[in-house]
Amino acid sequence: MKVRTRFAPSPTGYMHVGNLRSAIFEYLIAKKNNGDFILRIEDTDQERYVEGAVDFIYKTCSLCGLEFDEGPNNGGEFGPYIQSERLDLYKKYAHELVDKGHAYYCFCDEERLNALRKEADDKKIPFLYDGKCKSIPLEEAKKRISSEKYVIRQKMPKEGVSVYEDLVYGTIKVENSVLEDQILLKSDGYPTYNFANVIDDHLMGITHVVRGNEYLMATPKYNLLYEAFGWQKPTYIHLPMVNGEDGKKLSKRRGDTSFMELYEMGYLPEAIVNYLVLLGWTSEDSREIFTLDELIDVFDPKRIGRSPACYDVKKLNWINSFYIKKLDLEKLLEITVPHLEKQYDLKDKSDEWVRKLISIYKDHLSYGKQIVELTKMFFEDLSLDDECVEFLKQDTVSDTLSVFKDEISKIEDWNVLSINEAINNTKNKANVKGKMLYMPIRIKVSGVMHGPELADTIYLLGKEKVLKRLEG
RNA sequence: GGCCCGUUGGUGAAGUGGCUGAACACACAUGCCUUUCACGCAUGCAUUCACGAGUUCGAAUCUCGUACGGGUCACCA
Repeated sequence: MKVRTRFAPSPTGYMHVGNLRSAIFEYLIAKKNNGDFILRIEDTDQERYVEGAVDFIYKTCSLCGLEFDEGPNNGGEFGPYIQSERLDLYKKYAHELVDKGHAYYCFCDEERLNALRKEADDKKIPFLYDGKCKSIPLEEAKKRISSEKYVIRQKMPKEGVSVYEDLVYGTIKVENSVLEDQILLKSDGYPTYNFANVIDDHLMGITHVVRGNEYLMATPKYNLLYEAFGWQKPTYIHLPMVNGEDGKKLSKRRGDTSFMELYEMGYLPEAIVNYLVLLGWTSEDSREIFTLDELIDVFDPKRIGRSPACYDVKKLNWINSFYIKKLDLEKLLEITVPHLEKQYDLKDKSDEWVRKLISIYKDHLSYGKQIVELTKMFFEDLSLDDECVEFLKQDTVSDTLSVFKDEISKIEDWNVLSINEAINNTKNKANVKGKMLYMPIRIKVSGVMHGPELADTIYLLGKEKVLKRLEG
């Protein structure tokens, strides 16, 4: 049987890195087996729909190299791929389940449900629907549905234990008594997620269901549905949760977790994908840098871990800087220059100057937007931190600086070579070398203790600015 | 509260009974290189795997209990 996986987001107009991570795993499992990767839009909650969200999802996945074989924008024989366009299907299957005796019509209103909930709350026991409507004779219920509001609920076994195998978590057992007669079809005619999911996964031929482990406990309910219909159950692959650095679940409220936001900050999609796949998965030889194609080759879902993964910006930065170092200059310009232009006035700078600036920072960048902070010495006045101030208090500093200022002012042909010569002359005349030679100049001229090659920095600052700073 | 899952260094993690005197990576420290810092290279960094008991010739790995963390219990997905 051909392996088929699906990415099934709700169209909220936002792509969380956690969602993206699931999509990557789903994509890899499909492609590893020469299978299909499908996009299905889960918009059964009408309130959450955001205009343009589908295109946004396509765009994000496409940037990351995740191409869908089927989906709302590229068709396929199992469509439609948007749940709100499949409503009749869910209705049909829900009623079929009632006729088969695995579900029933329920007429309980919110008021009664709330009272029940409150009662359970007071007794400090978990709330479960009491199954009142289960006892209504089918004949009677069928008459009532034409005039009354109703939902369809799944009939759960009250005894015994449900057991299933998860590819990463192993054998999972859940007592049937905790399973609620969950709603399959809402009173507005829409299916619940739990129901639509099973119907679609089956109808679309999904063989591997990949999702977060928050569904670990709900899975027996899905299996019961598959059994009720007599359908073959899929392979389940539950992914460990992704926590933030504080150990709490990654939430949408944190700005740093949206893919687009990272992308706009100058993180490279390849690097983001590479980083995300490491969240909960490791390769056999502990290699960490992979292209998507390489991942397809080495990925093994059995190596997905069970303990929660931790979203670590430092590691992301490291991986991203690794990819940046391999970038050609044109690409690098693309992810840095727009940020520079937004922040600083580049009108009097030549293209050549900008290109040189970016290239000397290539090995120092974690992400594109960081260029703004790293290069602020070229555009703004300096402000020295305590460490710099302390350093400049040392004996030889003022002498070194005045000699260097002299040497700089003598330069007629302003280039890196002549600047290096000036530095060298300063070494001899002021009789200082190494750190005591370079550091005072670097601090005075650039305001920081770490940076790219000093002569390059000075060259780009320009003679005038350098002299002015040496004076102050 | 019931149920489910997890707990390895500063951080991310490998590891499912002996080849682990616990990999690898990030971070950090030191050294080399470069007439500085950085980059790069090299070296160092967990008497020990949440805690307690048990099984075993042998346990981070299996069992039980405790603690802590997270998840889940909707006409949300």
